[in-house]
Amino acid sequence: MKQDGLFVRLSAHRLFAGMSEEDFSRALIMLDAHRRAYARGEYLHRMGEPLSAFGMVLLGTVQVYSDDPDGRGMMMANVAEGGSFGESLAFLAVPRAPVHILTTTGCEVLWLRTASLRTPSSDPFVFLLRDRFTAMLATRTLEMNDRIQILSKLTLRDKLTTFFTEWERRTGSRTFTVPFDRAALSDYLGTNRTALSRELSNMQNEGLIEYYKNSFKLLC
Amino acid sequence: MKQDGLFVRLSAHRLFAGMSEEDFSRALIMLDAHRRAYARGEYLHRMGEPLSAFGMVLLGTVQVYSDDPDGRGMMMANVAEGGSFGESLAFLAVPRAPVHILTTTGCEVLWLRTASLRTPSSDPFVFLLRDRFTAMLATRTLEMNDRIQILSKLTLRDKLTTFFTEWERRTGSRTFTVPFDRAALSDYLGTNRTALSRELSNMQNEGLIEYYKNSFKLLC
DNA sequence: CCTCTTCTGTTGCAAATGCAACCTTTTTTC
DNA sequence: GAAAAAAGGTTGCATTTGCAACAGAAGAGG
Repeated sequence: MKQDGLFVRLSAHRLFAGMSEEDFSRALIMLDAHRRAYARGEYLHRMGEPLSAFGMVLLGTVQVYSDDPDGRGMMMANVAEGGSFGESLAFLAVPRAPVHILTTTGCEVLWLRTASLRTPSSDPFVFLLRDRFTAMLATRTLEMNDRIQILSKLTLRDKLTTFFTEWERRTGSRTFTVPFDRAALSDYLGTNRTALSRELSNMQNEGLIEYYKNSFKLLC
Repeated sequence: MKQDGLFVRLSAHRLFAGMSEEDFSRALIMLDAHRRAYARGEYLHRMGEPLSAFGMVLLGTVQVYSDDPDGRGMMMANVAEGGSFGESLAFLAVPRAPVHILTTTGCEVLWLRTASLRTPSSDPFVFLLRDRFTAMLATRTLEMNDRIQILSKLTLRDKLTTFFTEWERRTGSRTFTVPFDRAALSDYLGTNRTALSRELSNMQNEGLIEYYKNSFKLLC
């Protein structure tokens, strides 16, 4: 596999942080990395099939969706550049993944297999990789806690303020651009697109925020 | 530490499944296990402090709560007998845990430290334990996905049917008892206690379910 | 057995919001 | 650059549901 620029782009990722370029290459080999480009709207994975590897987004944005029995789609995760998805399903080798995964933009994805992480080995490097992977999962559960906190709020206004506060904390700025369009954001918040538009309008009229497209500025 | 009965009670847990009693004892030593009893309503952990170990509930039920900035408590997890909590916070050694943990009944908890899981070692047994622990985390993220699905539903009726369907799947029966009282259940579903009571009544009147206390029977 | 506490259910009301219908703006495609 | 498609906004209306207040039932402790 060509590794052009991969080291530069991924050396900050928590899975590879602090590795030398040699170790990084070694990690990619161990994880049987392969790289693939996808068009906008293309499926990376279909529900009901096993996920043989987890993905790391090199370019673009992918979304993890779960279909309700009644067909209403539900976004489980929105993964931007540098993010990853499917770690748990791949690690556990779940035979029928309960989600489908698709792109919202043109994308490039690095697929990584977890098989070598589960094979006993006394190699300290394997140990390191496994430790990093476990830490990734632990971090993921903390992130999901954040989402659960938002979804647990009873009013849309509360959801939005929690969401904004989180992004302020995450970006360290009161102005930020989120990787969601309105429909995706309403999914993420567990609400309705038009209700979301309405509430954003209200908040702008009340002087709490300003926004243009997906860029928001907190005025509070 | 006394291990009376622990092997019998925990040998089915995914962390220890399939281990001989000797290996089990060895695991407890490696994880620096210690056992402690708590009274109903007692705090196992207070928000803002580091969690030096994760817990496994031997007896009773504990709840993980997160306080809103505005003080409204929010239940993040309800952990019944055989369940565990705090794995991510302990593994990552988060300096100030964002939750508090308390009992809802008299409880007995087995505390387990993750330090040995992070220390490089070529011991195959360490490898096994780490693998189990990682699988625990992966399973946890899948469970949280289920909760997120429930919380993402727009109506209380939808939340309840999803919740019931999940318990039907989990227990394999259309009659089951959940470890939540009404207040806890309303927290879990992200709604209001009285609204929950109302909707349960409605569903019973419509002949969809029957219930007595925390036991539910699906009639659909 | 009695008291006190906790849990659960009911109801009226006001506020929130899902939904449908429709329009405007932006983006994509050819 | 025109046409088509996608995204975003607005509004009215009906439904949902959060909230408060209260009452009955069950449980705990003496």
